[in-house]
Amino acid sequence: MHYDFADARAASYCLDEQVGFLLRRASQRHLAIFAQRLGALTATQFAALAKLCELGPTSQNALGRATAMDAATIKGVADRLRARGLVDAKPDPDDRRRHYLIPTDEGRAVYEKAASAAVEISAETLAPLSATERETFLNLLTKLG
Amino acid sequence: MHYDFADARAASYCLDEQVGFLLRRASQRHLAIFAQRLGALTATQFAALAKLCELGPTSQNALGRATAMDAATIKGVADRLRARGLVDAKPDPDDRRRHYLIPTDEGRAVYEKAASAAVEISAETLAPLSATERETFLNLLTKLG
DNA sequence: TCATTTTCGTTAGTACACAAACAGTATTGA
DNA sequence: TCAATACTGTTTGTGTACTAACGAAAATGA
Repeated sequence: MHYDFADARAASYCLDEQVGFLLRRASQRHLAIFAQRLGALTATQFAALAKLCELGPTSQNALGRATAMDAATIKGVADRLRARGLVDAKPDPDDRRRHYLIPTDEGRAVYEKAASAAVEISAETLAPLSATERETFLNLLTKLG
Repeated sequence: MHYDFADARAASYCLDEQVGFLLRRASQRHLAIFAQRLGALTATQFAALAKLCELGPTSQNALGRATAMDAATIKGVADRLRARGLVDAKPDPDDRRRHYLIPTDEGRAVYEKAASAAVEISAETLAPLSATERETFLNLLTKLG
């Protein structure tokens, strides 16, 4: 694929208008809102816990794929969730390499309590947009995944 | 501020539809495109170098503010750019705490060469959208900064 | 059956990103 | 003038995120 723009070679490269920069800034703001409202769990940890509660027993790598984290990343996240007692690991009888991750009772309780806060966090992140704009934005953002 | 949603407490929290998750996925894809096209520099390093070339001599913290990086982050980025000989540091005669960052000749050359690639990277990131959608998306994304 | 390939989890290394604390310097306001 | 305040750069610690490599185990195909 080749992208030909009339001003591609011009000296006027404006960082503040580039997608990458804007995505980084929007993520920063979202994570700040998340940390302020839900100090106990990071956004990534909550994502893994939420997916695990939704899916039920899941292998570590499979949970990583479901939450868009690679094997190395999900390992660290799962380790920290296990260290907090929110997630348990049980060996898979069918595959000796694998062990299932399972939310503990406390993990489920934390998730249930945090879920409504998470919805508010999403709303606050999108607060600068009108209802119509929100829908449009999420629709377009989904296409960039 | 309080956000009241009819389904805020419902059990149906869908991770894959949350802004934060979508932002993370879009950033991941963008960074993958960036690394593939511009392996020599990270997106963050390029952002700092580009801003520095645009602004001219700038203190480290000021460059951090201009690129949305906190003091600890910009320090590491500046260190790595200096280690590569793309950026120089000179003491500020008016303020003994401060030293100016300045792009080297090589730094400017690298920036000039990378700038057109960076524009293509932005275009490829936005490729799933039509021209109209791109404009709308960037407009809305800017509001979330 | 047996070799190739894939998958699972793990480790090491690099690079952002933020919080918290620090000393040194500059600015301010009384 | 002098004390309070703010800003400079720095370090430490934690947490994401990716690459590359690894051994063990499983699935595949000839």
